[in-house]
Amino acid sequence: MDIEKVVEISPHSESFIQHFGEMGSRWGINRTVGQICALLVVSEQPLNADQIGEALHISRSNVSMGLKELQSWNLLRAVTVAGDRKDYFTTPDDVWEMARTLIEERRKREIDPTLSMLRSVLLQEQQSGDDSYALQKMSDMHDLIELLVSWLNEMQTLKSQRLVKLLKLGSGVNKILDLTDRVSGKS
Amino acid sequence: MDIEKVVEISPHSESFIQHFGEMGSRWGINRTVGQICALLVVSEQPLNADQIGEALHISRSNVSMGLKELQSWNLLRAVTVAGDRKDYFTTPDDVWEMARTLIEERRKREIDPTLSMLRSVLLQEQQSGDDSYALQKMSDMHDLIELLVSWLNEMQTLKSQRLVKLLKLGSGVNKILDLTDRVSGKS
DNA sequence: GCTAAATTTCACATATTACTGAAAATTCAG
DNA sequence: CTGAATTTTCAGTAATATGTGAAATTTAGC
Repeated sequence: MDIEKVVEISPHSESFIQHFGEMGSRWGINRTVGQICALLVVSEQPLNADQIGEALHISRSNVSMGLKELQSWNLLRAVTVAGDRKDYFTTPDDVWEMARTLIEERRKREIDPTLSMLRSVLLQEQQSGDDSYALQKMSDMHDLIELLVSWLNEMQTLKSQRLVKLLKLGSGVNKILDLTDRVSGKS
Repeated sequence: MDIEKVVEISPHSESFIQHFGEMGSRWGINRTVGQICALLVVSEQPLNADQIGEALHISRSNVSMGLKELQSWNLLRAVTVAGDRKDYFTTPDDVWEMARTLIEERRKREIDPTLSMLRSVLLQEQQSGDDSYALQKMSDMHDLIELLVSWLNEMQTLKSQRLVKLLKLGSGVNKILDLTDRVSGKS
């Protein structure tokens, strides 16, 4: 299989890929990684590294590094094609699965370390009472983050369909909360 | 008032500030901005720009730019001190208020632009049917993001206490969902 | 209005991050 | 095994982002 199939990108897909590149920095990934990811999302067929590089006009080595990065985000599926030694890649079909993975990975990178730091600071005996204000703030923040994280984890266990239903309910849940309040006699 | 009160930073606060600096890049802000924010959070008294610069060993101009950036995140409260022309700054007392603001601002910067892009791409007449796969993916993604955003917005309207209660309920909400399913006769 | 304190701006310097090509390492059919 | 195809690594370079001091601008008491 010497002749490489050239990847065609429609104008719509082009906008999509371009946008992911530009947003990359805001999302904590770089332009190239964002573009590779976007390309794989909108490509029906899995692509090999050469095709990706050609489509995005980036070097082969850059593709390699980008794929490695995406792999670390658990966003890649590798596919082997019969009679071809090259590796082919794609992203999960289900956008909800991707969103789930993305949220989990961002939690690991952006929230968990802070939670650890707060735990370790708060765990130390606070012999000096002179920074009690600061410690109180850290304690508040710790509780907030812990609550958010445990909630996120619980949501992660739900099936996509379930999650969608819950999200669609939105603040409708609030009414149910009203109900439980009234039953249990709280404010 | 010529004599500036030197800002004392406890070892605990030091760790906290340092951590926010290091995490800054992952959070889409830079080191300095992260440190300034952390410093203001753990400082009981509002601080002026000179005090901030001295405490963090950064130049006065860098403080100015950092404060401007924090302002754009709606995370600053300016305080005027009687008999002092300098501006004093602090962050909101309530960590929940800060979290709310942070989530809203990140949504504006990281999600809204993508939603707009997807809308505009999907809105264009799709004369060529050859990229129907890509368009379907973009449509899926659009619906997902729209659902997430509208849910986030609804959550933003809840009072902190309410929100905490809901988060604590966690997947307990799921049971309520079960109930509504059974009543309406769905799966 | 004038002036001195305070703040902001900005051109330049520094530091960090991203990209490339060449070389090394790995993989696999025969 | 061998060696060609494929992938990865990495040192050097290019591009971006961050930080600084000096100058310009704004502010507020007089």
